[in-house]
Amino acid sequence: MSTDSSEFMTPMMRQVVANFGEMGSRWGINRTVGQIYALLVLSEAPLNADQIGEALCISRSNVSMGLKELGSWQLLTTVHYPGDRKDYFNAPEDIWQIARTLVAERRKREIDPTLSVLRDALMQTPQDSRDAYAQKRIHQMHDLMEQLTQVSEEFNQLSTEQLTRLLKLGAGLGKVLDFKGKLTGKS
Amino acid sequence: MSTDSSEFMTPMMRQVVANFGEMGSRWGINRTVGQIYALLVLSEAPLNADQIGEALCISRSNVSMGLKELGSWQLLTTVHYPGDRKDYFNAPEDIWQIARTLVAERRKREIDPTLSVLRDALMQTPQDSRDAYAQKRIHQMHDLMEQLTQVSEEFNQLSTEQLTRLLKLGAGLGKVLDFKGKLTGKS
DNA sequence: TACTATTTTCAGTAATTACTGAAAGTTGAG
DNA sequence: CTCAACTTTCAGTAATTACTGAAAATAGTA
Repeated sequence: MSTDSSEFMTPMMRQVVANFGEMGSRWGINRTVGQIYALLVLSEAPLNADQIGEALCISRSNVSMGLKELGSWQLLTTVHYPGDRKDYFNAPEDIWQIARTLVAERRKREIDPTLSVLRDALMQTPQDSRDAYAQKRIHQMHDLMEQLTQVSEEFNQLSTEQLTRLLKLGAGLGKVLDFKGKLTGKS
Repeated sequence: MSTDSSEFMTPMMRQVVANFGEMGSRWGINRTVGQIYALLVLSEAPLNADQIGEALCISRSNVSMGLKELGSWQLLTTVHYPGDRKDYFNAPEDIWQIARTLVAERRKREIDPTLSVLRDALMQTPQDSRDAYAQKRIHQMHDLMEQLTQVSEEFNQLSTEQLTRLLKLGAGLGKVLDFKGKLTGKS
């Protein structure tokens, strides 16, 4: 048993892992979970729970909870080695696939329920002028969220190759838009 | 002084405000700040800090901190009424402008610093094979984030009208992409 | 079947984050 | 300048969230 954790992380990895922990916590993901995932993304070989705990200096049970969370987000792959009963984890190779999964899960968990609350509010009969105005705003928010949702669905259906191409358009997006608007002649 | 807070919120508003508080906390924004902002979005008339506190049953100082936070995100407008020294707050009328501001601020605060950490790591000379692999992954993450950043910049430069048009394309995004790919003949 | 390696759960505790009231700060009017 | 109206700050406290170790559960092996 080694007392340091340099067996699994180089200084460079450490910096990036720390940053992703920080970043996660700003986006409502607990720090440890962010660090575990960064570690798995950066490690070529799959790691088992003990190795993750040692690398990040966290308890075995904390690792277990973190992995459970990441698993529920569909962000892990697991492998097994003959003669070793431990589970070994890593992140998918395709980084864009990871992004797609994240977008899809967050939508399912956070956007969809909110859309449902907004729709409920829109079904109600306004009781007074405050409700009337509120409904106007709720309608705007609902449309905004639904449209962004549709775009994210599109996004998630593009292949990684298509996506790369789309994003390379870069500064041309506005132009493509104008062009397409004229082309179809719609609205 | 009224003991209930129904002066500023109808039951319908209450539901939506509560939901945005919840939602905020899942995205790393404190519940109260989310609620304050939802209240301001749904209220036609600008509200002062006392009114906000009464509506949400929170202390005056908590309102002050929440407004400070929202102000730092550029999400508020303020007005004053003659003979009244209080500040009155509300949210911009254009809901898409609010979304643009949110995207721009989050990028500035959270994405850009991470990109900078990733770039630092890429500048370093890999110490061993783990570093070599880690750099490969860091490179992928860097490119992904930079490309998404560019798209968000594009997004933020479109007018609300253009944006609406773009999002109405809906299921046509993939097709526009293929078309444009052939049109320009590039890459 | 019993045995052991491994993972998960969970009650208690630690750490973090949010909130409050009191005090200090700011600003405009007279 | 002084006063009053209003806002902000901040130290202390409350509430929430994260983490741990021990115990329970699970699953492979013989």
